[in-house]
Amino acid sequence: MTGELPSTSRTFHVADYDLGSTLGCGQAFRWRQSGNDWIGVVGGRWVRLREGRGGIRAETAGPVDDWRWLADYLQADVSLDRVLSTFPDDEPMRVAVKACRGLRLLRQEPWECLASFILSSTKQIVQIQQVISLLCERFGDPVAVPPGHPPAWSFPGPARLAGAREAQLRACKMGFRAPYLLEAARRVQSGELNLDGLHDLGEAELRARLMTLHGVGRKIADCVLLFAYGHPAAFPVDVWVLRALKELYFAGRRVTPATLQAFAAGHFGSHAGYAQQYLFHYMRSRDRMSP
DNA sequence: GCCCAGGTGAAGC
DNA sequence: GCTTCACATGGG
Repeated sequence: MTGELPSTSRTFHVADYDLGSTLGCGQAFRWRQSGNDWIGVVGGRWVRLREGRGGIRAETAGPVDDWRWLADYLQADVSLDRVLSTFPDDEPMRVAVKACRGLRLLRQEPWECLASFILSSTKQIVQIQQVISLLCERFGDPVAVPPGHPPAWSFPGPARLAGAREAQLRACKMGFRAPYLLEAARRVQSGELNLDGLHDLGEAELRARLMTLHGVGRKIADCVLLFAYGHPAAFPVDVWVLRALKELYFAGRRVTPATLQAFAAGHFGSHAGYAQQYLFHYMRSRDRMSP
């Protein structure tokens, strides 16, 4: 890897990688589509992605000599076939996989992921995107963009947000979530909750640590476990997944959240989180197609 | 106007 | 224990 010439573009040779469903499925909130391109900010860098023959072509605004940060974010080394082979062999999963084959899970930076999902509760994905866009514009740092492109900002770190006033955060239209985000930023900034030091914790212990934050319950914690820390069995249950499980596996019966979590833990295998994301995306896309 | 959105915490039985 | 409700804000 060392010794390569710095470049502003790189192709990641991946198969079965659908950028649209991966970047638009509601696991990350900072990507916007422009024709065949997807433009976002990863690790403080402006990035443009496009599907091409042989893989995904990435461009940055300035030269890069080590692309591991982006390969890691995209999880370019993951074999989708291997993941899909762990799914249960049942009709709902076959249908869900068929609906969005090529959907991948990203590996996001923990603070951005945690903060984003604190802002996600009872909001639609488009609104979460709007709030986060405002937050970055007002509190993030400008990042370099290629000539002629609209400005872009980094995701504000905990130190920056810890110094904000609650009213300034509310002005980003996050409503009652503002004090939750502020408290999280302060506890991370103070070192009381060191997000970088949690990678070695087991699933249950990490979940418990995250849930000590106000505004972070089981669902949001599971999103962070899955999307930032790479715990493959974390299984976030939101309204869509609740609907999916009830309809597809419980014949519409009433079930408690605990029952669903227990079922999910036993039924969906070692990559239950991946299965969850396929169910989530399938339910949402199906809903959009039929009025 | 009404209901819902990648929920959570607190109050009420 | 479990059920109900408030919480901001915007879209359908």
